[in-house]
Amino acid sequence: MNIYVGNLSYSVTDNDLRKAFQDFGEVSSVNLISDKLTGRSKGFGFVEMPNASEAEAAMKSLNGTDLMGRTITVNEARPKGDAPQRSSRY
DNA sequence: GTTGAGCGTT
Repeated sequence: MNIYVGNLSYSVTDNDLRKAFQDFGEVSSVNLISDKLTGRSKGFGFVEMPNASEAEAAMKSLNGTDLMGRTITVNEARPKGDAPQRSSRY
C-alpha cells in the first residue's frame, strides 16, 4: 500500500519516516519529496508498505500526530496521474 | 509549506 505523509517538518528525513512506520510493520520503501529547483523538502513524502493491515495500523496511529513540532497528515496516496502529465499531447 | 520523475514522444 502506498501511503502519503504530508504537512511534514523540513527537519524530517526519509529515515525518520521509515523508523516511524516500520514500528507498525514492514516498510518496503520511503520517498521524501524535494523540490528540484530549490533542493529543499516539499514538506511531504510517501511510504510503501507491503502489508495492507500494517499500513492501515500505521496510518491510523500516525495521522494527526505531532512529528518534530508539526502535526502530520497520513493517508493512502493518490495515483500519480492526479497531477497534470507533461507527456500528454493534444 | 499538503499527493512523487525526467526529458524527451506514449
